[in-house]
Formats: sequence, C-alpha cells, structure tokens
Amino acid sequence: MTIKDIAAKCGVSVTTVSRVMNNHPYVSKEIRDKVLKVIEEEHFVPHVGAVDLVKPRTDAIGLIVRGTRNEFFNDMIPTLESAINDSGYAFYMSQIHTSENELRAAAALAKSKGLKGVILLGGRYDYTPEEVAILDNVPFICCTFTNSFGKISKESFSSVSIDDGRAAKAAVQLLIDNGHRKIAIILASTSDRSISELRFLGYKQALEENGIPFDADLVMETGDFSMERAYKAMKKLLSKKKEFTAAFVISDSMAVASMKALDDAGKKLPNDCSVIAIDGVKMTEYIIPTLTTFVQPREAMAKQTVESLRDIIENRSDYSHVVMKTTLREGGSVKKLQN
Amino acid sequence: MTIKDIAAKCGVSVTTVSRVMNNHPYVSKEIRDKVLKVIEEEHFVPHVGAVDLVKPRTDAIGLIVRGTRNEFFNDMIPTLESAINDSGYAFYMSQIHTSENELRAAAALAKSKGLKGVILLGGRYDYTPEEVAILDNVPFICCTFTNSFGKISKESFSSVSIDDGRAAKAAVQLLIDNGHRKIAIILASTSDRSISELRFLGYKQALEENGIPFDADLVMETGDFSMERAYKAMKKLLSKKKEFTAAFVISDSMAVASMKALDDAGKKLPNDCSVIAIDGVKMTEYIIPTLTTFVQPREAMAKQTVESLRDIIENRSDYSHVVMKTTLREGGSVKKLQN
DNA sequence: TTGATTTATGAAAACGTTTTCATATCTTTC
DNA sequence: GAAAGATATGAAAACGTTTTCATAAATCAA
Repeated sequence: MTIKDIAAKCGVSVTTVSRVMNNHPYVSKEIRDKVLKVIEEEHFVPHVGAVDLVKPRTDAIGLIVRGTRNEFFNDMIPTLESAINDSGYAFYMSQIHTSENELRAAAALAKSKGLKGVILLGGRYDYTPEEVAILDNVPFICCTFTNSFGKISKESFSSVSIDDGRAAKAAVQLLIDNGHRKIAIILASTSDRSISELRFLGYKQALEENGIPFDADLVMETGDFSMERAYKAMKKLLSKKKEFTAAFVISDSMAVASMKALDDAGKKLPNDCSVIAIDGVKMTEYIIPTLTTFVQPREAMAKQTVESLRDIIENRSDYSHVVMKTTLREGGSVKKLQN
Repeated sequence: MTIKDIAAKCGVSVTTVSRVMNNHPYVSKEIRDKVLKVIEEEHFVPHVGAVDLVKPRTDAIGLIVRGTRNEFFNDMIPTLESAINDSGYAFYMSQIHTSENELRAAAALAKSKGLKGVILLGGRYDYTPEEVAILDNVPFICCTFTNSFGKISKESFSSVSIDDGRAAKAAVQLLIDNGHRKIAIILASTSDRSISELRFLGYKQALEENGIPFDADLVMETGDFSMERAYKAMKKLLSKKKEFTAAFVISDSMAVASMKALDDAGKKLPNDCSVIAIDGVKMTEYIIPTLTTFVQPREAMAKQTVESLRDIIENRSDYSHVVMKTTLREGGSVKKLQN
C-alpha cells in the first residue's frame, strides 16, 4: 500500500495525496476529505525510508547507551528522551555492549540518521581528540564522566557529570567525621578509567588528608556493579577477620547487597557497621535502615546534558564540562562512633 | 558524502561500490581494497532511508512500551531485545504514554517500519477483535496479561503472562496458611482492566474460599504503582486503627515502601505484620527482611513472548495464550502466626 | 582454434516519497 | 470583458541506494 495506491483509489495524483498528508494549502476541501478518508480506511502510513530520502531531515539527537542496563541508565534514558523531544529534536537510541567501540557506534548512528549531536551514556573519561575525530565534527557529549583529578582531555567534546572523586571523598569524610577510621571500600575496579576508579581515588584522598593509612586489605574489587558480587565481596571481607567499622560502597544497589551480607553475618546495622554509598536509587529510600547516600541529580543532569549539547549544535558556545552537585541524602545507615 | 562520491573518488561505478559494501563476489581484490580504504577514510555510512527503500527489509519485530517505566519493564526490554535479535529479527521500540492508544501506535510502527509482528508491554487484558483489526493482520502479542477469570478475548492476538489472579490467590493463601485472617491489600486500582484488578480478584477469591469475610476497610487503592503512594497508603491504613496481621501488596516496590511505613510506625517486621507481594525485583532479595514474593519469570516470559510471536509470523501455529508459572521466593517477611 | 564458462564491470531502472514547475480554472479588479 | 492574481491539480525530477541486465575480458574445455 503506497501513496500511489491511495492516489489511484481517490482518482487524484500522488502529488495531491502528498499535499494532503503534509497539510499544504491549495487542496480543495472536497478532495482533502476524500483522501483523508481513504488514508484512514487503508491505515496508510508513509514509508519512512522514502520520506527520509527526500525531506530535509528533522534535526535529531542520538543516544548511545554503553554496557549493561542499570538503574541509573534506566532513569536517565526516558528523562533524556523527554528533554530532547521538548527542544524539538527527534530522538534515536542505540544500545551497545561494553566490548564494542562506543565512538565508532556513535559515528555510525550519527551518519546514518544524519544526527546533529550525540550523547554517550556510560563511556570512559579519557577520550582523546584523535579518537573523537571519527565523529567528523558531529557535536558529542559524554554524560556521566568527570574531569576530577584532571584526567579528562577537554578539547574535543563536552561533558556533564558529577564530580565522582569529590563525592567519594565527601562520603568517606562523612564516615571519618563520625569517628570511623577503619573504612572498607567495595568497588567494581580500581583501574578501569571510569566511575569506579575515580571514586577509589576519592576514597584514598580522604584517607590521606585525614592521616589515615591506606590498607589494601580493606579494598574489595568485585569486577562489576552486580549485587551478587557485592554480597560476596562483603562476605569475603568479613571472613578476613580484619576489623572495620564502616564501608563506602560505590553504588546504592551494591550497598544494599553489602548490608544484607552484614546482616546475615549477625552484624547489626548501623551499630556494628556503617554504610554509605553514591547514587540515589529510589528504593534505597525505603529500605531499613534507609541508605545514606550522595544522590546524583538525575533529572538535572539529563536536562543539562541536552542543554550543553544544544549550545554546541546551535553555536551558542564551545565545549563545556559541567560538574553537577550531588546531594547528601541522610538515612539511617551511618552511625556516629562513640569511643 | 554519498555512494556516488565514493565511486568518483575510486574511479569506479556506484554499482561496484555497492557490491563491495554488500560483499558480493565478482569484485577484484584490487578494487575492493581501494573502495574499502576510501570508505574508511571518509567514514562513509550508507543512507538508511535509501537502503530501506530498495532492499527487501530485514524482518523486524516491534515493541510498544506503554505507561511509565517500571522495574519490570526495564528488565523485560533488554531481554526481549536479545531474544528478538537472537532469532534474526531486527528490533524497534516505541514508548508511549498511558493516554495514547497503544493499538494505534502499534499499527503506525508496524506500517512505517514494515514490521512482521508487534509486542505490547503494559496494555490491558481485554482487547476486542474489532480493536485489533487496526493492525491489519500484523501478528500481535500482549506480554503481561492473563486470561484468568475468562476476561480475555482470545480470538485475535496472542498473549504471554503470569496468571495474576492465581498468583494473588496463592499469595493470600500462603498468608492464610500461616494463620493470618486479617489481611490487608494495597493495590493501584480495583477496576482498571489490568494487573491491579486481576490481583484484587485473586485476593477476594482466596478470602472467600477460606470463609474469611471481605472487609473493604482493609483495601487501600493508591492510584498508581509508586512507592510514595504505597508508603502513604500503609500509613493511612495504620491510622485507621483497624487490626490486620498481614498485607498483600501487589508489587515488590510498593511492598518495600509499605514495610518502611510499618517500620516507621514502630511495627516489627515480620512479627507485627507479615508482607507478601508479587513481582521479583532483584533488590528485594537483599533487603532486611528479605521480601517474600511470587517471582515473575522475566527471562522465560521474554523468550516465550518472542517464540509465540514467531509461531504466528512463521505460520507454525495460531494465536496462543501462554500462562507462565510464578515461583514463590520465600524471604523473611512472612511470619507464622501463633495463637 | 573455437566456443562456452567464469569473472569483472557499468548503465539504468526501481524503490516511495516530496517538490518544482507547468498548466488550468476560478475570482477579482478596473 | 480583459488582465492579473489566487486557487487547484498533475507531470516529472530528485533523493541514495540495490539490482537486473548487458557487455567485456579472462579462463577453460574440446
């Protein structure tokens, strides 16, 4: 069923049908109504490929989501989509595995859909200008990663992120302020050029600034962000018989799993062990005890991301690197130590 | 940058370039290499619209997601995507608001992308053949809804679901078996032709079969599936000073929020009040106490959905209505009542 | 050698739309 | 009642690709 068939059924030309569909003037009411009726009857929907070929495309922004889905991504995606649609851009999304090259994927999406800009969710923090070159000057923004510790090359793309290092440092500092000195950390990796590593650096900085010696025995690397692994990591940590009064866990869901491991081992929360995290998963507001965590401002981050990207697309400004504030959400999982 | 430009740069015809890109034989190694090199250099990516126009499309299956995102949808979407890709179909997705007509959206997506079939996540349970007609014979499957209580019209589409009514009944029966007779229920709506209503019917059936009088005072309608509302609903229920020893909450996240409300009111879990739910949210396996819930087999449901849909597309069988088994995951939130 | 295959290449049609241009009819305006 | 403008319609070109058909060169079989 093509526009030709519709035209034939109505006894008019394809031009007229096209005009009706695109609300051009200069079509008599009589014909317009008839065409609309036939279109309705036949459930006719134009072939997007054909339209795409001939119409100057509507401006579109693409989103590349890298790695396995997690709660943060799942919150960000619809928010980004709305923000993009609200600014009159169309939205395309492509999900890729961690093993794929995200910039290559971005370039492919950009080219094939004629994108005006690309957002990357879940990349690294250290793209070089040479790597970004593949995008062929399509504006590119990285949502999630930070320039803390000067590890980012700022010349060829924008970013919106929280300051992972600073948030981690603040989280650990909060524990220290509450009298904790033996603080464990549970993270995915100490050296993957992403969130995990940055938060690890924040942890170490906080210890250092407070004159607390770093103890490698209190560092648990899980390899990923899963709850299973976090649970096991905490179990293993406990089995070491190494004393600690608090744990900084790099994500909320991992923190929940760690708390369960503590509870299963007979530890009372938060008395026997305090737990603090970074993220802001909704459900952790309702667990018992409520998780103390530094909340990433998801909605604001999504909006800022689209705004920053549009600034480049619409030539209002050059690359920018916006660092958003995390907010401490105090729950009941951190306890003041008396000694 | 089109295929023409590439051809010109290589001094060959567009035909040859096209052949290179589609791995046709009968291109000399010399030319093939040259073309590939230029394509690489120019970051050339073919215009999808043009390809779409002329190539017999790869078979594709579409997914319509209706309503606000929730944890169940977020789990199902990537699983469905993999299952679809694994069977060699391309995947398209479109998210719509509850206010939009899901069948109309499905029809539009199907037409414009030339879909072989459509999956609907989050619809109602009672589509009539007349409504489904808009799809113009594109196979259609509803994932999530059930035929319990004979409320489904089976003639014009397939479905994969859990038996919401039966699961709800089993959940309530479990509470009764543990000695509970004053059982509250927290749900979104008692009459919205979807999950909520079906689970409510299961609750009532269980009570009836055990000779327990139905008490409307123990029914709390929240209006949606949010944790905020569930929390408030439980608070309100508690303020009624109406005695109850257990609560059946229709979703895991709502159950978590209810448990928090109980805890905040000084009730000890599960001693002062047992809680049971249906869903199987990962995180509820790690909360304290672990939530007792009937787990929806997400992965299996996704696989079955794609399989059932392919059965129709590939003419192996007619419409089917598969009801998947939920599994009781016993946690610590249900307590045997001693009296 | 001849003719038949196989290999290699290009010209042009086709896909389903939109849009430009041309044309025809209908209103105005004087 | 003629010129000018507004309104209404259609023919055909254009978009970027794939594919069919034609043709040419190279290889093979006798």
